Amino acid sequence: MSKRVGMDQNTEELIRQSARKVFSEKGFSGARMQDIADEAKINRALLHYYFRSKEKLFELIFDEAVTRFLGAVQPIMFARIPLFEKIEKLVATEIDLCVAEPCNAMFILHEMMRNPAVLERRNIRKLYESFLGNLSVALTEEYKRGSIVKIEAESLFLHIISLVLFPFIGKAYLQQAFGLDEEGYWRMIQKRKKEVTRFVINGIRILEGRPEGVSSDS
Amino acid sequence: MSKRVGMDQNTEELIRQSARKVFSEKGFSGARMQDIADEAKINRALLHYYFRSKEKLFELIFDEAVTRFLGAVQPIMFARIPLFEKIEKLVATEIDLCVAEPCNAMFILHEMMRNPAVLERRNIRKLYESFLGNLSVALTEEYKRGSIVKIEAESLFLHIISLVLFPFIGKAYLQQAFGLDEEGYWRMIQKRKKEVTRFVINGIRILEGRPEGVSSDS
DNA sequence: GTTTGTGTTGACAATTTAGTTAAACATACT
DNA sequence: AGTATGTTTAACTAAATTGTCAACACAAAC
Repeated sequence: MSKRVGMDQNTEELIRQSARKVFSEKGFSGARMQDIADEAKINRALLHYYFRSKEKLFELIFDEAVTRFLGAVQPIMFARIPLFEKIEKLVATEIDLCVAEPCNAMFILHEMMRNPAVLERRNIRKLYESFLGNLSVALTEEYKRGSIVKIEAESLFLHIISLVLFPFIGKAYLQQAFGLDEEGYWRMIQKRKKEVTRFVINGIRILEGRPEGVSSDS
Repeated sequence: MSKRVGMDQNTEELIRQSARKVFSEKGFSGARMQDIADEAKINRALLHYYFRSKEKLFELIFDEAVTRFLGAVQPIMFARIPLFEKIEKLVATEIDLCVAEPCNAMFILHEMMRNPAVLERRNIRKLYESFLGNLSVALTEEYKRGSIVKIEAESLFLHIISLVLFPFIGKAYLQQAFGLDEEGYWRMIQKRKKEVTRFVINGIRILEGRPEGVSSDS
């Protein structure tokens, strides 16, 4: 029929992978079509044969990146499991995701800063409304049981993704500031799975029958 | 003598400001010399008259950005004040800094990811050694008094800058995910000064005479 | 008033880059 | 063998972008 013609396996996927690497490392403006072609070890003309233009290819890669990110988070945010377990899973899963593709977080956020409209067609808002509504229910539940302080779902979620994503976004900076080589950096990241989980839970939990730790008026 | 010749006031500073804005918003690759010239309402040739090339101008702006950032943090990290007060001041100061120049954090980190060598000549490592050594002393002190859990200076510092900087780096994403307009976003940021401070302190503090909240083996 | 030095400008050159096209070749399927 | 699709090579266009240069403007010095 149509597919399965070229000599080796799927070229389209090969290009996708190369584009993913180059775009996420250099950003849209910094990436050259030639870089992507080199990475895939093909020529530039073939890029345009498969994906009409740089913009089209970029949008595809960007969309994929967002999808993979949300796809990993979604099942956890919707799972009906205890709050602390949910936090732990969220932290571990997001860290694993970033370990697999270290530049993805920076890529998504930098491109969104460049042009916020790049994500507008996806109604991410609706999705996050579910995420946060869901989380909010769990939080009020735990609050009423007296096991955690009063905290908004938005705040907690933002705390978590800040703690998880920032070390990847600031990788180069942290390596120099903390004097870490590649191995030391990745060891720190792995350590952070437990560390962040503990830190977050400690930050919101109330120990047995005690009123919340710090005065909580705003 | 040499200065004070042109009709209106200092052009060099005007260019600096324009370059700062354009570079920090679009990054090195995304910024065009024409954009900077437009922003300053001058001719492109004049840019090259004052600053030889795009690279030279960029390095200057980048260095300025890092300097301003570290310059604000330094006095707090070296101040001999109680730990919790230091944390509060650090959070508030960094947030104020980011409010004044919202794209700076993203700018610095993105450019460092693009080319880590951009910061190598500055020995930022030495500075952070002082920062962290200093903080470490304060932490062991408080730990021995039984008021906080055992935590490494690197971990705490990373927690704090993650919580503070990420919301600025992820501004565009957060606005869409949380459904915030400009005003709502900035209100959230202001709220975070107290919120992050409380969250961090809560995350490391031990309430009167109690063993640490969560099992702390790694 | 002329000269001089610096700030400023417009036009120009050189390079880079995205994207196109045409021709040739390769390989799988019929 | 013949056809359709994938792939390479090469040249090319058009636009964008950095950097340079000679001329101009104008205030201060002579």
